[in-house]
Amino acid sequence: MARAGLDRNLIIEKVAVLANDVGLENVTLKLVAEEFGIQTPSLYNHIKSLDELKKGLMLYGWKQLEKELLLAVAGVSGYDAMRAMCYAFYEYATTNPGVFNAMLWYNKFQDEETQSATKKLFVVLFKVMGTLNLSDETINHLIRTFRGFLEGFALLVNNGAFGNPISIRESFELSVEVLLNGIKGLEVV
Amino acid sequence: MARAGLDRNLIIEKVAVLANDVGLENVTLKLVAEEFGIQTPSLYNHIKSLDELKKGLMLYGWKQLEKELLLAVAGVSGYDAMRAMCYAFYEYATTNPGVFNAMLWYNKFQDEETQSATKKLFVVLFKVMGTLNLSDETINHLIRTFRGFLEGFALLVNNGAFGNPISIRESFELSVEVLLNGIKGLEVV
DNA sequence: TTGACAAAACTAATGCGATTAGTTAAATTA
DNA sequence: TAATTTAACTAATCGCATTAGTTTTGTCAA
Repeated sequence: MARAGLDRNLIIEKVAVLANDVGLENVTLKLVAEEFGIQTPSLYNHIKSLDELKKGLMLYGWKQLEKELLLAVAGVSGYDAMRAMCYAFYEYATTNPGVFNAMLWYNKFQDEETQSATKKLFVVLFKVMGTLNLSDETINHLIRTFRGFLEGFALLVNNGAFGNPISIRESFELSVEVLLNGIKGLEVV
Repeated sequence: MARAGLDRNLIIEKVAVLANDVGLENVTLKLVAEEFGIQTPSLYNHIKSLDELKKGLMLYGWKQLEKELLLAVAGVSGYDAMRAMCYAFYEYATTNPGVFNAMLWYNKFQDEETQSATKKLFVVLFKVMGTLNLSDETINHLIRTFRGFLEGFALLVNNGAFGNPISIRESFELSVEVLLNGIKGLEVV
């Protein structure tokens, strides 16, 4: 009955690993508890429920991704920065499929916690796109364009939904160029 | 104990309605059985499992969507046809959130049944894009671009993930134009 | 240093939905 | 009309989440 030195954060980190490993839908409290060598109900000293835990995983993911994106745009601007962000997103989403899944699933626009978690992300996005010659409203629309494409594409990749044998990487790169190219037509100049 | 005159198809149609209504994750066999006024285990005379039932829903959805898309491109060609398909997809996905959810989640490229269900869809897509001046390989990449964007955008809409008050419809329309515009730069001419 | 209190394990028990087993009634068909 | 198949039913099991109530471990103040 020695204490495991647990902590909500440690649990979430473990869940992240498990989710990436066995898939988010296969993460059970039983499995998590086993990983820590404790009994399932003991987890309730640190979390409210499985669902709340997965929501925590979502926030954890967005925070991590935010860091990656910030790193990606450091020292770059304009279209290069956009491209860099897209690639960083793709990289994160496909190497962390379980976490990304949680990010998608619990991606409802709801409480303050969720909002504040993604707020910084939007600020950065806005800043990067601000260097292009676009109206604020257009930028807001385009952020949605990219969210849609990036999240959708990564979801398809992670699900193994692309049967065609041609390179997925190339598809992604071409897609990004198509989007960036398409934006150029919107610039006010 | 009068028979309900059930049938796998009837069940799937009911599940489609329920999924759109209460959300795919809240569709239980118990609920389905109640809707038909029978006991839960009786469903097993028609289905293998809940999971298999949801997979059936996925196929049902792709078949329906295929019909919608075919309808949408009738009599149109080129970029107009692309646009029409995008709009039809958006319309279907957002008015049938539960079914669309099943389509997304079970969208793995796996058995023959799944493949054959979406094969026609690809043929149409290919045909439509074939009227543009693009290489076959490019077309294959672009199909992925659109799948990514369309599925991702619809998912975000259905999840209520867009917090910004600006019009979602406008965002979608602008996004489609951006994509179509971006493609123009790829044409061989 | 020790005793009280809070935190974090534990065991036992409940509940709910999926699924299986075995039974019976309704349709169909020979 | 009897035999067979199909589709209900009831009873029972299983797994996992969650709750209740108990015990142990740490921590901290006297």
